[in-house]
Amino acid sequence: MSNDENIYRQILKAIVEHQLPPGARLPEDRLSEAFGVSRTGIRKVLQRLALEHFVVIEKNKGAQVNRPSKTEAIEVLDSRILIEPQLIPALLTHWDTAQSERFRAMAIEEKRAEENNQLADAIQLTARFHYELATLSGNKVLAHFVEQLCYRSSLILAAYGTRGSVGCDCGDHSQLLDILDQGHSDKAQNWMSHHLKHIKSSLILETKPEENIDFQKLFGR
Amino acid sequence: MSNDENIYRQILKAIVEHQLPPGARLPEDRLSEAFGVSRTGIRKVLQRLALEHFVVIEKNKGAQVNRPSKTEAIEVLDSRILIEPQLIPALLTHWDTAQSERFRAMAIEEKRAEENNQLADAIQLTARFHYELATLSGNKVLAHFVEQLCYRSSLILAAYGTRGSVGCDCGDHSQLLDILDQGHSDKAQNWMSHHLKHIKSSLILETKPEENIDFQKLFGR
DNA sequence: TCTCTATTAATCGTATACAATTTTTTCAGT
DNA sequence: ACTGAAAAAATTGTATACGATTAATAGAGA
Repeated sequence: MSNDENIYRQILKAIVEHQLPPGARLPEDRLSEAFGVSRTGIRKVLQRLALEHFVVIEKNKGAQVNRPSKTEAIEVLDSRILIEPQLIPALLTHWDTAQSERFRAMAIEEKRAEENNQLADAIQLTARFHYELATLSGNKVLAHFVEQLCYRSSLILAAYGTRGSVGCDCGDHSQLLDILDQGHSDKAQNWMSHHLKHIKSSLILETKPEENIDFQKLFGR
Repeated sequence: MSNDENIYRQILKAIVEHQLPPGARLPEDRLSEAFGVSRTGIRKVLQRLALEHFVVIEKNKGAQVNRPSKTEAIEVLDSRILIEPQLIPALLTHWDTAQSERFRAMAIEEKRAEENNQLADAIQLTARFHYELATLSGNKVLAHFVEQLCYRSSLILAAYGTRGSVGCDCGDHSQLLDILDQGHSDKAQNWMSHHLKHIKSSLILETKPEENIDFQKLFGR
């Protein structure tokens, strides 16, 4: 793996897992020292992260971890609702026991993280479950897009999520795997659609006007 | 508009319109001289174009215009088939006479370019028609993705397109506008789906094994 | 003590420098 | 002529330099 890619993944991981929370500044000097490369290399990955909406770069102010807006949150979730269920039919053509077992293992790991209240881990694993499913559809272009949406969702969940965002009344991911094992395409699509809509509706997105003041920005950090 | 953005758009335009054909090299020195900025700035936009799949950067070899593979072509078109028809319902909620007239004008311009055999212009305008429709859906995240898919389609059409790729047996874009004016959501979705599938099937994507040698690469340029 | 302003420090944007690599050219040998 | 190796030129990767902008600090005045 190239050095750039390595740095990119480490920073992205830190962002998605909230070691770097939304709003955190990412000074180039600090990063370049930490990773032992010049600012040139750091700037390259920061610009990439910015294009992918994980950080925001303001002219002369540098990069900071993106604090997704409510409309961004809605649009990302709506995108997933539109795309992911539709990937199920293609996914099923590649479904076999080996895949099933692979995803079972992931679902178990997820559940464990959830029960141990390791929220960051649970969110990460959920994201991974979804985009690995997307990858299995065979369309790399769409899978890549879904992957980014899932990572962005991690940021969104951390900002607007509630307890209910992770645990879902439709059960956990292993339930989807049961349906996939049975080969019920329509049922799986419905499950996925319902699951994502549930996550979306569990977000805290409504605020009264007077609550709209961004105290975080005024006093925070 | 920032200077970077300006340079980005000019190069992208040149690529999509095939002033810079697939495979063309993009030496940083030449570009930096042409745009009157240092290589630093040029590298920034080349890296962006690479992330968006318009150019390919090979280590120590620099950037060249992407020559989309057949599987890439299929995946991009399949992505559009999956997404664009689904945007119609949301699109219709923003549809009014002003929008209708705007798109009518675009369709007419398109038709004219087509009739005058200005293929590059026609392809460009087709892309724009599609992604402006996507924008009207209101979901900026999806619209941006569709925009990139449309531009990538321009590259794909230029590489694998036939005469039939532009002219379509389902008539031209103005026909879709008629359906939208009538507010027939399902009908519009079907039209869009059929339209994109037609474009996909018009591409020349099958080659016999012995034709698979890349003569372009062996002797071309 | 608080606020406002001036100074200092931190940070960024862009150009440039130079080594490493690739590409092109040259030219001897067949 | 054609091939292949050596030399020259072109090109890229990365670090560094420095002016410009922003953020942090300190200190005077209310």
